[in-house]
Amino acid sequence: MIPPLVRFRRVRRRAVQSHPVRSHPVGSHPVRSRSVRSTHAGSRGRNTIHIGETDTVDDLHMPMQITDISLNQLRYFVRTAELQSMSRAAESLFVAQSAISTSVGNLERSLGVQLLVRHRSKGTTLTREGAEFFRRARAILLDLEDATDVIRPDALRGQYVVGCFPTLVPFWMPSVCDGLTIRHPQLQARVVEVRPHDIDAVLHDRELEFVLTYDYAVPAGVDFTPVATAPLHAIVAEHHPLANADAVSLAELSRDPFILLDLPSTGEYFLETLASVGAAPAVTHRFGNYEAVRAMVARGHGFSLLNQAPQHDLAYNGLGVRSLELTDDLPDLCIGIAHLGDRGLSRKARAVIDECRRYALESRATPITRPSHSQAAPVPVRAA
Amino acid sequence: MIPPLVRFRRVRRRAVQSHPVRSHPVGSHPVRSRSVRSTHAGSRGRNTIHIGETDTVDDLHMPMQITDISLNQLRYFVRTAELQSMSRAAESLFVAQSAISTSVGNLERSLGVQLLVRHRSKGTTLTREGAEFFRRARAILLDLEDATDVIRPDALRGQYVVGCFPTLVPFWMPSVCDGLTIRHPQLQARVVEVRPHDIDAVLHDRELEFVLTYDYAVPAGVDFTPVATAPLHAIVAEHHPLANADAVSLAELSRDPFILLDLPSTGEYFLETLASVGAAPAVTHRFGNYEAVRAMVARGHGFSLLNQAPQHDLAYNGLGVRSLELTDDLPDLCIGIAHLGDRGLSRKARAVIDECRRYALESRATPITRPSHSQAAPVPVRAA
DNA sequence: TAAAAATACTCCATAGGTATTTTAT
DNA sequence: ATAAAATACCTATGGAGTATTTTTA
Repeated sequence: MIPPLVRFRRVRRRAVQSHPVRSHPVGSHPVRSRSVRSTHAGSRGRNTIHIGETDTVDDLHMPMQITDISLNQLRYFVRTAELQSMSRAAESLFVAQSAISTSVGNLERSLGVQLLVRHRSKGTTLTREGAEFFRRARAILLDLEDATDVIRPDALRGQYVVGCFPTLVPFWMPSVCDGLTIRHPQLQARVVEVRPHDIDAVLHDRELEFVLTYDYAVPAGVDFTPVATAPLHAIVAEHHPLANADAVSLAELSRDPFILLDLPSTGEYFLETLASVGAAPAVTHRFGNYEAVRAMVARGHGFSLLNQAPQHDLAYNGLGVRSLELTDDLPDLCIGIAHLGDRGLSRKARAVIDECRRYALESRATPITRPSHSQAAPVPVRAA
Repeated sequence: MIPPLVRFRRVRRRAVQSHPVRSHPVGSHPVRSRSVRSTHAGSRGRNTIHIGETDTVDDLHMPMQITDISLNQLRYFVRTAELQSMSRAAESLFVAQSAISTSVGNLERSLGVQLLVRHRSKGTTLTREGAEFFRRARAILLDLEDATDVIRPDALRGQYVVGCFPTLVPFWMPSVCDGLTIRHPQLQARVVEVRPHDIDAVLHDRELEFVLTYDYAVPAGVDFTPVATAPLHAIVAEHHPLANADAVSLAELSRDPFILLDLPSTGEYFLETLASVGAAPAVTHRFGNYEAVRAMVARGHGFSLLNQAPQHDLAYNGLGVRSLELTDDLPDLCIGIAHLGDRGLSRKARAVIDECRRYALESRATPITRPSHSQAAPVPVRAA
């Protein structure tokens, strides 16, 4: 363990009487020090090597760097970068546009680096340095928010953006958001659909902390924590000869045409599954839309394979479908949390994931029981 | 990719005319909003589920949380926690004690959590929540500092604390600090000795980012990036019969008594090395001090084994010693950087490590040539 | 009693407001 | 011509100062 602290001692400089004249170039802002104790400014008390237990290092300048940056500057800059416009950032933050302009300007002056390129009437874009600083500043603001969340005993507040595989959204997210509303009434959750192709990017850019997704969509290098398995099942029209069978085989079904739910990587999965048991039905229709598939099946045009099912059997056209278990021995799809392991998840993230687990328990999905993701954090249920 | 942004819209509340009266309890600070645009406060626009590409979510409260915390509050709190005293923190930061007191008090009020326990005349200690917040707040401040370091093109400034294995300090650190002074005149480096036992703690508490150390001292779960190998060699008095031999075997030497440099885990290493070649010299003296060993050897009391050597052959007593290569086939000791892999190293850390590499090149140590640490991270070796 | 934290109150630096000007598209 | 950013100027908040009080070892 290191002695209590660094205890650097700064060489004080008399506060430059700040006339409205801005006499100093970037980097030599008058230091906010008022009292003066020692005046000798040892001309080179540079890298003091300090060994052992004594803990006082004298004659070191500038105890804490960059005292002239504020959290608001970071917020304003981050929002401007996100919206690519100071005016929109101002609107979104409910401050005057001039506040953003001067604030970001001051930030750039403090840093000595241009962060934004101003295209006068076409918003702003980030410079190279700006993009780097943007990522870090956003991370800092989020870290701060999580720091407060974690030590506060009560319910969560603020906003949170949840990433979710598109087809899972209508099944999982209403329940998840509902649970959040009950347990954290002050928390505003927003769900964005994340396609498999984008998972890697949104996680690495730290746009999202995690994405609820199927395991097969998890890119290499991304951690995956399973939450539930989604049993693959077939649907047929309610008047289909097999409609009242409890379970069928893919081989039997495959005499009929196949209506494919054709979404990125989902489509391939269904076809591969059929191929794996030697079934080769005629693929007569392909839809990127779940309800389109159900309606087509309900009209009696064939069967389909799905791994999410609503709690009723009606297609949009009012016709009925039947879900059938499969007798084939197929690996279930796994649904879970794709996330980067290097940084811990925020308390908000853990709260959302807890809701996902809760949904897994109450839904048809088969929950994967594991030590709760929010280990010691007891979920304080504060009834609204 | 997610649409430009969240664009939450806050329900504005008229700024409470803040008379000096503190009329509001914790948590309902008057919001710093002046202009009012929309007034209806949708009584429950709770968890808005938002799917797809459109990007405007209305009626969400509180666009960015905790607007009422400042970086200075974090700085003051962190320094107070480190020094366990508001007064000392005030002194160290060159502000009035009252500034610290009110600032920390406001921070606690904003958080609604007590961070510090005031023992009136005996400083402060952290509460449980305070300790958690302290770690995070310190990390945030360091992250911010690194964010500015990284985008600034110029030399580094500020302070940096370097952790180093005790016996390496006098060999490596003067050169490292000297190099830093040349390349980063504004950077104040401070070296602390870190004993093997403490490496794990200082890294995990994020007191230090890395420690320059021997590989054998690296605890499990800590990454290690080699920088140099330190060839084990023997020393004898300048009048020793073997003094002019170019190289000797441990067996030959072991007829003489052995003066052991006996430091935590270093001592065992020397003894194990002797045992590994079947040499069993009489251990007549043990010192925890490098120069004491040399002086004893210079007086002709026996030989010793070391793996760091100064550029001259004089012991403190003015007598000479001779370094001898060993003919035995022994594994060299590896010196390198112990660090946690989950978070990237700061620019300051990388600068210091570059200096370590530079020292390895110019010293007797055998540098391990790898792509510079400041670029693509070399593959860290995970200690067994 | 001494040392540290809290409090009272004063002051000014500055963030943020409004209004206006500048400048690319 | 328009939309966005910069600038000018003003106001008021709040952070930090000094001085004093409170409190516990």
